[in-house]
Amino acid sequence: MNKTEIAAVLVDIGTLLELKGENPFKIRAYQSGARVVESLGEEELAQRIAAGTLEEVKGIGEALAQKITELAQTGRLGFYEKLKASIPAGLVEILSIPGIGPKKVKALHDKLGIDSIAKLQQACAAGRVAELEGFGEKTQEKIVEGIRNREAYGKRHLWLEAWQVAEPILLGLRVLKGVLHAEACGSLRRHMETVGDLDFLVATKTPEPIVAWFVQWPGVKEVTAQGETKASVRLGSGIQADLRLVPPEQFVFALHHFTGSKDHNIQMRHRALQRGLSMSEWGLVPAEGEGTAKQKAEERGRQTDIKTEEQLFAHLGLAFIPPELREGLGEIELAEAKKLPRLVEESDIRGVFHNHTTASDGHNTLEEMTAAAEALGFEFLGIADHSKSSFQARGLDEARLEEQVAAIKQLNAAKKFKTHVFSGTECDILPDGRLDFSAKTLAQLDYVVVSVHSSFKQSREEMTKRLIKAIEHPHVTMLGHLTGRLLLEREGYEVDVDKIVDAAIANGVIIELNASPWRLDMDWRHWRKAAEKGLLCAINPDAHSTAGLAHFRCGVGAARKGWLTRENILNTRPLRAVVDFFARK
DNA sequence: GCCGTTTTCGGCCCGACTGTTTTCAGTCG
Repeated sequence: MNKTEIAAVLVDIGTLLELKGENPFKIRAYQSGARVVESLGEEELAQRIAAGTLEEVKGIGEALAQKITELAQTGRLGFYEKLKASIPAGLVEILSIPGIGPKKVKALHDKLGIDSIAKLQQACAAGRVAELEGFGEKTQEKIVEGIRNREAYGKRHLWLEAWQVAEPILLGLRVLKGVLHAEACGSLRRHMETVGDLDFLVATKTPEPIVAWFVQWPGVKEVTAQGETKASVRLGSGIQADLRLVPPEQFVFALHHFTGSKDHNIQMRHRALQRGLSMSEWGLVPAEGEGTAKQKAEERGRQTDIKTEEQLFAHLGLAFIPPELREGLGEIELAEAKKLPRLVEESDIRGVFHNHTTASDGHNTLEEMTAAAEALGFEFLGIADHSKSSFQARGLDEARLEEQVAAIKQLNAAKKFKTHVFSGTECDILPDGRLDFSAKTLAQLDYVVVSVHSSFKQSREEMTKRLIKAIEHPHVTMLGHLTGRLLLEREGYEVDVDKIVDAAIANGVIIELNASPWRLDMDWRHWRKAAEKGLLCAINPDAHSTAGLAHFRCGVGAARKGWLTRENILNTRPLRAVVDFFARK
């Protein structure tokens, strides 16, 4: 079993233990164990299993080490199978209904014998759920509603789609009377590739009219909670949005708290406790003595000298940690050592490679794309249309490619645009690892992107071999969308990422960070280690229209999440340096 | 189940809101 599969089993065990009413801290241990496994490299995991040093990893003890080893070596786990057999599968599904937690699932099962959504629906219709102790009419209604909307509510959303919904609300909040600060927090601020719900935070002394404005926003379909300091709504697309309101002096603490992630916050609180401080969304206060953190924060709130996140981190002996890095993956240790990288910024990007025109499946012409690139201030633009095997995308054959090379040469010579255009191709990697064009054809181009667009179902071994063969081709500049995934739609094909990264470095080949909001591939979780090993990145919007060029910004977000600096990314180099880089290949 | 300058047991982040209660449990983030 690979690490992703092992992590999934550990998460599943956590859920099943929840349904059993197990100790919540044991449950958390499985959940955090899963995250730890996920954060280890495939190689490191294998080495540690072989050497028996898993227990040295923080968050993995004797029991988890034994279980992870069993899973890795045999692909099975007796403990898990027994646990699974003891709990009806339908209970897990019931748990996904909003407002229903493990305790309620257990009560429904124990008292009414409910072990599926269908049975739950029947029991609600017969009014039997409302009669249960601890339940009532409203709970029953909520369950019926939750079952009806299960699909839309459970869905995550692409980062860009979430941002497009959030931005007008955020701008609306910022101009409201009485709003001193407003920010969108959560996974949106952390730039996760997908977002579950929106978290808005407002600093104000007059919350009531702001809550009233929020619940009446035109996109609101349903108000699910409304109080003095928070409100929750369901928007048209099914996305949930929470608004929290805090007094100005608490804003910075709430901002940090609601930006998360959960793991990051747990580690930060732990660090605060080591220094005799209790940290919460309310403030940073002495941990000892009577009273809650909230009460103590309120007593001292007005005297606090912490006004910004920089000051908050500094108070705990840390350098500022950008939101994208707050995933609990070692950022706190590096912030303490003042060794956090200086992350790449949008303004560092001087151009992009891998874009399409009407020659293949793009919606805009070469000139239109170049004009759009110029408008973005790009020094250069790479055109990489599909090759002939991608006939569904009107891939270019040798003759049409030659025509395009000539057209680009002419466009550059005409000096109509400030942006220099590079001639490239997105050349198909055929199922056996050969390329769709001959070396002679590829030699006339400035650069070559190679990607997989067929035979997705090959085994991990076959696909890895296929990609490495392509990487070893002397004319290849960069590898396109490593796994071919489409977020929330399609899993990527299976590849051994470590081996591909090593092969790319050995052959001086770049791996693309495909910046399309549907792809963000290679995944940010792999970049930190890959870049440390020496891999060079190219951020490519894979634009199929002029508007698509702007998606490079999503790629910058993902690159920042992957700890990448300007030096790790080809797009940040001046035109002359990029020309030289291509010439050396 | 994990962890330890509080160290082998006893903690483990903590508060808001809802719906059910009649003082609080469950859920959520």
